[in-house]
Amino acid sequence: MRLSTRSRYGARIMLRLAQNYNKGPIFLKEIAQNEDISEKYLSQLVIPLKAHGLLFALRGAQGGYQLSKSPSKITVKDIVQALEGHLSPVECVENPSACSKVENCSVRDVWETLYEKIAETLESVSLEDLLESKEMKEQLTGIKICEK
Amino acid sequence: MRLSTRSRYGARIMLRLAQNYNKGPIFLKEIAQNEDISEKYLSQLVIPLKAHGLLFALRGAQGGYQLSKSPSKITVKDIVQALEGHLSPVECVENPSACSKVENCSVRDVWETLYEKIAETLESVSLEDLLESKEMKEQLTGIKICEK
DNA sequence: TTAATTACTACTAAAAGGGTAGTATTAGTA
DNA sequence: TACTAATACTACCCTTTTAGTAGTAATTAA
Repeated sequence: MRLSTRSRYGARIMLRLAQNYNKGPIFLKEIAQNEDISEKYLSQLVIPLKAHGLLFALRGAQGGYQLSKSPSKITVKDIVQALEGHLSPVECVENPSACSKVENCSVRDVWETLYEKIAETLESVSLEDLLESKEMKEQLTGIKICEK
Repeated sequence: MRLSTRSRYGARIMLRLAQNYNKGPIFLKEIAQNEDISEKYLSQLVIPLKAHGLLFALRGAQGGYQLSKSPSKITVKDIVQALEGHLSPVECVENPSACSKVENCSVRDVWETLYEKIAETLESVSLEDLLESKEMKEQLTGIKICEK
C-alpha cells in the first residue's frame, strides 16, 4: 500500500507550479534543483499530468510548465490518479469483471469502502490548500528565526 | 496503492478460520482448495499471521490452524498490517527520520491524513463483521434459489 | 543561428510480487 | 514402532514494477 515516488514527486511539481500560478511558466530544471530530484525523471512524470489536463508546456527557450487550471480546482486525487493510473487498493473494485467471485465476496466490500475513503480523503485537499499550509509553515519558520 | 495478494488471500484465510472458531482447527489444504489458491503459497502467509498472534497452529497429523482470539477482536487492519508489513502510503509517515524535509513538508500532511483514514477504515471492520455479512449474502443467494 | 528548453524513445539495475520445490519436523493412529 | 498427514523451514525462480539514466529530436526566444 505504498505510493510510488511518481505521486510524491508529482505532488511536489504541482505544488511548485501552484506557487507560480499566473506568474508565467517554470523550467523543469528549476524544480528539479529545488526539490533535488533528477530532471530527466521529472520530465517523465510531467507527461501523464499533461495528458490529464493538469498542466501545459511552453516549448523552446524560455519555455516551461504552467498549471492549466486554478490551484483550487486541482486536488491531490487528480495528481495521484494521473501518476499511479488508479486509486483502488484492489483491481476488482474498479473493474468487477476482474474476479468471478465479486457477487458474494464480503472481503471485497471492505476494499470498496477503503477505496471510497481514499478517494474522498485525497479529493478533499486542493493545491490551494497545500499552498496555504506551506505558507503558514514558512511563516512559522520565519518567526522562529526572528526570535533568535 | 495496490494491496498485494498477500493481504487479500490472508483476509480469506482468516475469514475461513473465523467461520470455524471454537469448532477445532482447519487444514491449510482445505482452505487452499476452497479458495482456489496454492497451498504452498498460503503456508507462507500463515507465518506472519502467527507471528502477530492472530492464529496458531497444531502440528502433525490432524493438525491445522485456529484463530487465537475471537473474530470480534481481530480487525482487517491487523491482517493487512501483518501481511504488508506496514499501512502507511509513504515511509516518512511511520518513520519521520526517513526524510530530512519532514519538518515543513505540506505534502506529507496529506499522506499522514491518508494514513489515518486508511487505518481507521480497516480497523472498523472485524472478522465478526465480515462473517455476518457473508452469512447475509449466503442467505440472499439461498432465497434466490428457492424462488426459482 | 544559437542556446535553452520540452518531447520522445530506448535501455537498465534493483527490488518486489507471486509463486514453486524440496526437505525437515511433529504428532495422531494402526 | 511404523506410517501418514499435517505444519515448518529454506532456497530458489520467473515476471513485473520501480526508479531511474541516456541520447537524440523538435521547438522557439533572443
